[in-house]
Amino acid sequence: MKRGNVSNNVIRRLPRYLRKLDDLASKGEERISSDKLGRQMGLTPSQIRQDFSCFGEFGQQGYGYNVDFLRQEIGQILGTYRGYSAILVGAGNLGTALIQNFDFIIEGYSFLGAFDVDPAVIGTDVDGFPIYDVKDLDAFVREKKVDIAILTVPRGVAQELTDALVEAGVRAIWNFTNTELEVPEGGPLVESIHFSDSLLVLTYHLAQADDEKKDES
Amino acid sequence: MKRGNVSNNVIRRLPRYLRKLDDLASKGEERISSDKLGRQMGLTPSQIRQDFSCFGEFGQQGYGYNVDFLRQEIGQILGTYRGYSAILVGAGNLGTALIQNFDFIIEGYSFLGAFDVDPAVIGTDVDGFPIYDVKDLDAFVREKKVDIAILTVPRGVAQELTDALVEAGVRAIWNFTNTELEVPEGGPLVESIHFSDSLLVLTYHLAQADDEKKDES
DNA sequence: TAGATTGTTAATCGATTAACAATC
DNA sequence: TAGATTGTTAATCGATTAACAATC
Repeated sequence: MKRGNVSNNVIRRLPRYLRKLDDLASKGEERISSDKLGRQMGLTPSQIRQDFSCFGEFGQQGYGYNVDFLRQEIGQILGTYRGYSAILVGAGNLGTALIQNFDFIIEGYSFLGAFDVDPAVIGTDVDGFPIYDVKDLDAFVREKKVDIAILTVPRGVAQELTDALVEAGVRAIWNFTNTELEVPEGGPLVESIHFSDSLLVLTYHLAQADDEKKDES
Repeated sequence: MKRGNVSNNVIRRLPRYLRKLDDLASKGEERISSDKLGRQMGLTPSQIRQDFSCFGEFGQQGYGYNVDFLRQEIGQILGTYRGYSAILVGAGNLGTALIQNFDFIIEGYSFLGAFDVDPAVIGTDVDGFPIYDVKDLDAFVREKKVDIAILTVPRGVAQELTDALVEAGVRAIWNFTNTELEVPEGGPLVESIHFSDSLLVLTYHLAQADDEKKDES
């Protein structure tokens, strides 16, 4: 697969394409042109063709793109179905919600279990996945060569747990702690979901709308 | 406050600035230059000064920026402390986790309660916030003029509830359903948190690293 | 075949970076 | 005052859009 140095903007659009294609497939659509896809997604046909061309040639002149084929290709690019292994660190409300909402098996990941400090939950399970003692985290990550750690601990201990995960050699951290984690050069990849950032962007637009209205009057 | 047409990129950086400034303030830092701030955040000093200059003049030559002042200004811009009202629709695991993790009062929002269909939870409360019957959603939103609806329902009913919220006149939807919601022209603002998009970006980078390693051998 | 639509090259637009006069 | 650092204008860089030959 071609994969020249692709810009971040392109990478962040790929999952959207995948979701849209899933949607089209579920509606029984067989083919789609960049023009139609663009109109449905609010992108220009040019941009769509440029984006895809970073990775190969998936279409056919005069026809467009085969939905199923394109879907598989983008799935490939994004690395779904590679069976990356994941654990969850911090089995609180949010962690539990994530386990229950994500069907990690269907999504093509191999979910190995959760870790926590609370003796009350250690030894129990969530949706059939075991909750281990965080004391065993280091040994577990090393032994199983865990790819992804989902970090859902309180902010106060986020960096501490990050350091432990770095030390144990995890490859990626999916960060829900609403803090900026520090990892050393060459350390794991970090992808963060900052809930509050998202809410503030929303509020920004509300505030702007209110200010504009006020200016008029 | 100046607020010329500001690019999306700038808007999405504002919450990061706010978080960083909170951090600096909590460490007792009094002043910061665009140069230092840039090094700490991985941005160029130029970009930082350009970003701020979209909204006004917050610094002082030869000194830099006063941390507390800048923090307040950016908070203003983002509309914190305007007391926007919010409700939660779908009091399942994720919804409950959000209520418990976000301190909506401290964050400057006025959180009014949650709505659900499940008779087992209707009438109970989460962290002291009431859970109402979703049947009363429309009347409640109209009467209280709710600003923000946090949507944490299963995907299957996401659009249906969105339609109801649009009808009731909500101003913004904070969408956790992992689907693309359709709202009419002039309808509410939608800001989505797509968990799976974020995870796929992570996986993309893992897959790329693996492919590169394979190419070498 | 004729029409549709791709992949790609060139043109445009916007965002980031650099430079510098103003000034604290 | 001299040094530091801003806010802003100009230059550069990259991303998006337009155009079009290739071809299914």
